[in-house]
Amino acid sequence: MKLSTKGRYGIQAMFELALYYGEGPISLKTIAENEGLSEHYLEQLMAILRKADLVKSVRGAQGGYMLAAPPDKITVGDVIRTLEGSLAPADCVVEDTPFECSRAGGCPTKLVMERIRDSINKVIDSITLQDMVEDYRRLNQKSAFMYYI
Amino acid sequence: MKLSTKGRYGIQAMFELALYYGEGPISLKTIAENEGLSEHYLEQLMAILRKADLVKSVRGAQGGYMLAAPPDKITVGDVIRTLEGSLAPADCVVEDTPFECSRAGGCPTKLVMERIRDSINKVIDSITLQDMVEDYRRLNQKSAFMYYI
DNA sequence: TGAAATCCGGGTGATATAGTAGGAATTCAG
DNA sequence: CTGAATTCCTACTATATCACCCGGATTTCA
Repeated sequence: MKLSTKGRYGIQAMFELALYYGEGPISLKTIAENEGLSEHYLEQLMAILRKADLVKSVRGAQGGYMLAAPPDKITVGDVIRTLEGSLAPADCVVEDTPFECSRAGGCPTKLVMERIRDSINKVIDSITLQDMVEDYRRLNQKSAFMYYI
Repeated sequence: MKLSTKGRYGIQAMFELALYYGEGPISLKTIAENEGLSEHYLEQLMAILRKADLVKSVRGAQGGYMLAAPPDKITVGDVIRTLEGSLAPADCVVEDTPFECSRAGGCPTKLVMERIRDSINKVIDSITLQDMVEDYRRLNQKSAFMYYI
């Protein structure tokens, strides 16, 4: 039940873009260095996010990527689902195109899977990139304060 | 973020054992036929569940498996975690032995992962095998009723 | 005594993951 | 106007995991 690196790196990259929202395009080089990720691999993830209209790109020197909407309008769920597809724990409870098993009707395991799926969706849809930025500033503020003691 | 078949088949098998709890050992052949699973593969899963003291086995003819505790004392979480390990969506938030990344302290992505992990655990720890049996009987009763209309 | 089971270790083909490689196209700065 | 920076695009690949299967040893009941 691990998230693949697609989802995780995607969140990290989108968080970076949220941190610098409104300050022009940010290059993949910057993101990759800040988050310690492979630049080439990030490229592929950004292509997916761009096609899903979650980021905009600017080509050429001094180019880069920026969020396609304000950080409080993009949720972690938008990002993860774009990169990983449905977070349903089993094929029979994928939201739009479930793969029905033979006993789909009266299957108690399916009920379990639905409850897991729903709880994951509820969490990731409730967290925006803005929330992450605020968490980050709060965490950093706290550790800065610690140095004064 | 799919559950592997280990977790899913494990739940299905444990549900079967719960359904016949108190009626003596159930053979893998029966379980495999009822749930449409590979008998040989189930064998490996049951070995893991047996070592974790979730099931007891009886060898020889008329042997099989039975729950090691009443269905209301075994949760879906017990089964899934035994077969799949932690359900943490990233290594940095595995409960007992997290793999700390460099920025572990002030990482906003880690907070997201923790919230996903906790919501999954909350759901699976709240569902017992007994709950599944009751769901199953309710669902079956309903469809039997439907035929009368 | 033989059939029905569990137990056990190893093997295996297919698929997904997490990248790397190499270059084309675009755009800004000087 | 040239070169550096950067996105864009396609293809390739090593590794690991999954989801089993195989073959046989052992145990136990009828």
